[in-house]
Amino acid sequence: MADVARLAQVSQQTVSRVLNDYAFIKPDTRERVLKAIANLDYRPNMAARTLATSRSRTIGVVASDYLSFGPASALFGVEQAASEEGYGVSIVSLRESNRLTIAEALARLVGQSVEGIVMISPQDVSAGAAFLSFENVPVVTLSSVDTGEHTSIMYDSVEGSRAATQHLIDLGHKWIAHLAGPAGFTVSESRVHGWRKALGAAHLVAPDPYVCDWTAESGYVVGKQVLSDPRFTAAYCANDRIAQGLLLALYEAGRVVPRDFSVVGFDDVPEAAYCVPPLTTMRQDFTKLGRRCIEALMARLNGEPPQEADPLLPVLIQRSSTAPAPV
Amino acid sequence: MADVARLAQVSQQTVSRVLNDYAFIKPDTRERVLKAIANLDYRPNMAARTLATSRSRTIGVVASDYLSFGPASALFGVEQAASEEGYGVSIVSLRESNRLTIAEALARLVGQSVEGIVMISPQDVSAGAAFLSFENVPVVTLSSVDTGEHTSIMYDSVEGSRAATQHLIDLGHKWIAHLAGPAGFTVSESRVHGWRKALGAAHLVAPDPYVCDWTAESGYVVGKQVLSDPRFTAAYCANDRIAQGLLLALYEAGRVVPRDFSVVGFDDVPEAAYCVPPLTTMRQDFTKLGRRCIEALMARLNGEPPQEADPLLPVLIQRSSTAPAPV
DNA sequence: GCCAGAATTGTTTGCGCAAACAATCCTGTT
DNA sequence: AACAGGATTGTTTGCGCAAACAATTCTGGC
Repeated sequence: MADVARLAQVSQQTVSRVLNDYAFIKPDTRERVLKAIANLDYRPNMAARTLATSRSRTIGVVASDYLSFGPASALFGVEQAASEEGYGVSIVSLRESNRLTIAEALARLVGQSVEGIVMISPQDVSAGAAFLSFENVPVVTLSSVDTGEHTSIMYDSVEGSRAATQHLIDLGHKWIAHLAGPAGFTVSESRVHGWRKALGAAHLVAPDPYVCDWTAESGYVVGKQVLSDPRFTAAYCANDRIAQGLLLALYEAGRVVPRDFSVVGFDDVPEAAYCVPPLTTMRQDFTKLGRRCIEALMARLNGEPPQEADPLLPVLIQRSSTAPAPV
Repeated sequence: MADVARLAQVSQQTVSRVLNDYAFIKPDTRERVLKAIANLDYRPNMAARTLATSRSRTIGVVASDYLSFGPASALFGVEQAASEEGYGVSIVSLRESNRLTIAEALARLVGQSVEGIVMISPQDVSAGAAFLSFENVPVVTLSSVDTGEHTSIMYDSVEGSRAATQHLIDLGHKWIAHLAGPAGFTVSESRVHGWRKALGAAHLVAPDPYVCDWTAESGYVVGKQVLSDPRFTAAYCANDRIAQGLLLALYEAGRVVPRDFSVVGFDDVPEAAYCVPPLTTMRQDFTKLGRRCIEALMARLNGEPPQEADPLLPVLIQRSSTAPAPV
């Protein structure tokens, strides 16, 4: 920077001002400085800037152990939005999620003096650990747990779930199984809740949900149990991967979808449209979700208090895995 | 840090030494310092450390526009390995990949004074742009382009592709289509090459490959064209998502897999095992790939010259989408 | 032509840390 | 008992930048 100043025949501080878009610089001077910068291929040193301003212009992301489509897309959205705001993104991933690992991850990010943190780790424990929220670093989570301590960005799982189930009810299904997400995720509970809500409103019986773990494998294994109960003519799955596993179980059992059995998923991952048969599902835009996280974080960085964002609504995408109930 | 020093009754430099595991510290002193650190909940300021040492202990990652399973897993592996080496990870994503956006992304990372860069963007143009390799920051790429300027980590696509095709040949298939990846990816070419190689060795005709774009959609659309040629009894797809699209096209055409038609994919994404029917494919471990990137980067940071790593070999995973050719 | 106030540039200082050098304190040895 | 050489700690300095304050130059209005 000193070299640039010398070449442009100004003080080092003026160079700094040009770099920071200070308003009162003579156009002539600015140009000289810019030319000098270009000539010397000068690049400002972020570390020094951070040290001097105590603003790192970096936000941290905690990613869960498995970067599936949703989290990965959210990460993408976070990075895009952050970079538009002039922020860099530092990422820490979790092998497993418990209070200790999460606290450690947060500590590492705070150690890098990030200005804010986004947790793309949907486990409840993440939201809990976010309480640890160090040193006034605001935390935004994708989890649906509302603690008041940090902002939470999410889709409305209860309503999405209700709508998915209602779609099956509208098709005349009376016995609708739910292949649920695992314990430890509020979103699992929300989806169970929405399913029960729709069933209750239609005066249908809500059997015990079948608990899966978000994977296609669990959807397949648990799906076989579901199919052993002949009363079910439809199932609503907590995500598309579970649904895909169920589709395979149905195929192997010789049950034709949607003639004999209807399936609804959740998320609308890119593969959903190319399942056999293409999957009816509730679409969520994870990239937008990631962007919202940054919006919320920016608001917090501007001193606004944590506030509830209106949840987004998943959209029903009808494909050919659902049809009227067999008579 | 000064506060810690005062509380522990030592100089600030001694605190610094404790923090940096300097060898000659009296155990007693070290303990006093550590206690003071704990009491004050002191956290070192990375920016200051970076400024003083001109080592950021950060590596940068350039991620391509779509974080599908492979890149996401690789990112995960990179982060894990980097954190084990005591490095943080900064990420920049690309909306689209061309020389300009890539140069920009690299510049942003260099601006954050990362010590090394991993490009998880498989386009050829990435490898090309890596030439821009600023200021002695070593670059490692996942692309298979070998430039000598930077290290490239990859699976052996040619051999994997050959093995996949050979599997179909062994099953007695004579007309084997290839649903290829798009132009601009060396890996696309490698897979075409391996497919041709196997076909040539078996004295079979290699028709023109059908070009897709890695998506299930393209596999579906292009798949219909493939199926319009009745000679084909099998297809080798450049990735699992293309294969999944093809499976849907086969289903809709009433062709039963694997009785009428065999399909092989590439990657072994988690969904592959739960396609209808489960997909035979070539498994790659992307997480390991990511780890290798960091290994290579660490070697470079230790002053070793860029060197060719021996490529990893994808493993054939046989499932039920392949069977002997119909007679 | 003179002045208030704005525009423009310069000077000094400190952010938090580790490198370089210096000083002191040990230990076993002769 | 005096000393070499290692062990242990302290002091000074600068990394590259922006904040705070100071100085100078310009502008329009009278």
